[in-house]
Amino acid sequence: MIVEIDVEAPLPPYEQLRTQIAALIRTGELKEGVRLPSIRQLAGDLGLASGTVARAYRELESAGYLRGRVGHGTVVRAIPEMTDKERDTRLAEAARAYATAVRELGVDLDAALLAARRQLAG
Amino acid sequence: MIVEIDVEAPLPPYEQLRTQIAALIRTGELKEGVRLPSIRQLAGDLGLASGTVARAYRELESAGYLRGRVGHGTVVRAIPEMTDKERDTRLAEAARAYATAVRELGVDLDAALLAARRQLAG
DNA sequence: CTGAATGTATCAATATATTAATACACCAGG
DNA sequence: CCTGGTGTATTAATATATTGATACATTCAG
Repeated sequence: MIVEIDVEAPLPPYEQLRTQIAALIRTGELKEGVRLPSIRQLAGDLGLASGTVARAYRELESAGYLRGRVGHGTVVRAIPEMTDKERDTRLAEAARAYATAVRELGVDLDAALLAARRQLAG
Repeated sequence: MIVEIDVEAPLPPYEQLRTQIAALIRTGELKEGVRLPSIRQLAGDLGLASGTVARAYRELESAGYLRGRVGHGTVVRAIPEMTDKERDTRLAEAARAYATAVRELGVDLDAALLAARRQLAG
């Protein structure tokens, strides 16, 4: 599994890990049923404490991405379902944050949409 | 001046204050030359400590929105100039953050752009 | 049955962010 | 001159987030 942790980054390691694993599952690079490295294994590889990796796994399990069982290890589940309502809510939140940043920069609508399109495409 | 501080919000008070004042200046509700309430005055009104308001003012001064002088008070400056390069960089950053959130939600391009347009328009 | 490997849970330690308090230096007005 | 109001700077206190360490319970392999 390809994950990179940058301890200098503004995001804490457990959050970087969570995001990256979620992305790997979303994109299909990690398919349902695949077993992830054990907590201690991954912690050792990345130079993190077990608790840090455990936290990332735990949150991913709460979100439905993973399923961990004692003795078995941690396995990828199907990409979690999300109600339309929840997705809309979270999308609106993200869009609102983007809009706030755009306004503070004094960028006009078209430029803002173009920038978003570029990032979404790439 | 109309500002609202919600101590329950995830953003700390000094950041809420900074953002709101910046927005007021951006939108022209606070024009160049207008004198803001004194630090102690505003802190008293909002129920915050002087240091908290001072921090918001200080950061706004660094960004070029305000100009504070001892004895005079704090006054609105012109909307700060920003190089095209810097604006592009920060816009790209914001767009990238939005794109990351969108991908994690599994939303397609058109829906994401529509959501952004809605928030930017409103 | 035994042991090693697994995820889980809990707590202490640390770092960071944020706030609050205090003292300081400066300016305007009377 | 001097008093009250101003922003500035520094420091301590607090809260929060994050990590690290440890003990625990379960599972599988042999």
